[in-house]
Amino acid sequence: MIRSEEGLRPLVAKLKRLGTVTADDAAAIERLPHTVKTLRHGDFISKQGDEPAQCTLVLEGIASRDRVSSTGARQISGFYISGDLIDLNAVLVGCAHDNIQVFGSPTVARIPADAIAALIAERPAIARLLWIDTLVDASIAREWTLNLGRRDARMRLLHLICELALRQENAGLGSREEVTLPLTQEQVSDALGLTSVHVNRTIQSLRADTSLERDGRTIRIKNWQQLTRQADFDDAYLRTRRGLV
Amino acid sequence: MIRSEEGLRPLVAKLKRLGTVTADDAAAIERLPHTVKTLRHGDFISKQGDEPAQCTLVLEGIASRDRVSSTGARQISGFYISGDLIDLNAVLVGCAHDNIQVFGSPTVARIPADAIAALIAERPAIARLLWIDTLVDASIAREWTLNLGRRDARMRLLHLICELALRQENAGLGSREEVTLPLTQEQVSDALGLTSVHVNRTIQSLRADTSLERDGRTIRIKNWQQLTRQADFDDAYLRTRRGLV
DNA sequence: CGACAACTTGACGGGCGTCAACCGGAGTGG
DNA sequence: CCACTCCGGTTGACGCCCGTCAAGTTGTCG
Repeated sequence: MIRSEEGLRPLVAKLKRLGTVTADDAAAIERLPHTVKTLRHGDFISKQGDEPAQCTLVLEGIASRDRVSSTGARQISGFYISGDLIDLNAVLVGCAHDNIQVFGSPTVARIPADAIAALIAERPAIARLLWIDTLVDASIAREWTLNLGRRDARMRLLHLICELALRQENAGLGSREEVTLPLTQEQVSDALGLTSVHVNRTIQSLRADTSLERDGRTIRIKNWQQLTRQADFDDAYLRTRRGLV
Repeated sequence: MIRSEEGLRPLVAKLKRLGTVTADDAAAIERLPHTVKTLRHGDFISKQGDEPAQCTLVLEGIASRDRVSSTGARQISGFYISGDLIDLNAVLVGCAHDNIQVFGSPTVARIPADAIAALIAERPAIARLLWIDTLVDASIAREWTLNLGRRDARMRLLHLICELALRQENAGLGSREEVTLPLTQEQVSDALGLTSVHVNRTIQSLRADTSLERDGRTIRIKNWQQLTRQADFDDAYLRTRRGLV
């Protein structure tokens, strides 16, 4: 599943899922200056308050976005996988409000912010698709709000599994039937607004569940329909119908 | 505080807070076709699954964005006040994933989506500022995940008060020292991921609080510094430094 | 084989939910 | 001018989900 030789193609693939990308625009994206890098578990891509001069595109593996409360509790507010472009804030706002941390040993591409700024300025069609991408990202954050505010531990966990399974499939990383998450239970708990102790107990309670199987850190989903029903998962917030243009 | 004669000026004012708006661009915005309307408490601007043909700009009053879980529990994921443009999704994605409901009797302007699409296509500077606005909106949603996931009822409530007080002040609706919310305790509870019973008790526990006073639905903030400390409120997620251009 | 991180388990407590009753003010209609 | 209604706020009793604390256990990597 190593695909670092693909350059920035995962970004093109993602934008194609959001709308039409001309061959010319695709070439312009792939031509962006960038450096490919393999990070180590726990590395930070950027930290709250940074003013990063570059954006980061996840090529393989997983990254998370989090904030920390005054009491020191961490809340993860989203995960990023292959094709996801992080820190567009760097281009438009110039300041990061979250920590971006990676898990496992992902490979990423770093792209100078001004190169992206130039791309946006010259190619409105790409700008539009990147904008749509940020809208989807916001939609995910709102779904997490619902997850944290109104669902119990079991549903939160199942919902997260559904989201990541489907996003991985959409990103061309295999089928939704099998997900492997390089996340510790503590990181899962930070995403779900729970403690790691309670996540552990919730995971164990899923043994009796007939819609999925767990084998270490890979989850085999045996009954997608049943799982989404249990998780109150409706994929509408992830997909987007094609725009008007 | 009635200002419906101002047309779309609140939107111009907001974009000016995010960056530079030329007089020409400002005029183009104010020239957008629109109809001003006063809504009634509880009206829906749009509902989940709609494909609205127009965007809505809040001129005065307040609107909320929510989703509903399979168990029927509502979670509000954000509030919108004067100057906030809702349903940009209609322009870019074509589909709403949330309900937008109003409280009190706000006045809004409805703008045809294709007029906004044309504006975006012709005026990249405005597009850029609207894009930044959606990034701030996303940042707020992420702050809410931290609020729901990692703060207790008291802090959640104080944090919401801080956010709305500051946003009202930023929007030119008076000082942060005094906020009037046309929200019932049930609506507050839907925003905080709590029950209205518990919100009621939490509000009462604030009587002993020295940093604010309550008089019906208006809150007088006597000590902003102290309040923000108690609420773990850092306004960075609301403001944005000017972009690079 | 020692060190360290992640996972597991148990006991206990508290914050918040649930259920249910009651209060109080604003509107409405006779 | 007074009943009636209704919505929102208030209060109490009770219980559960989940947090906290603390002690293992497992696994992995040197």
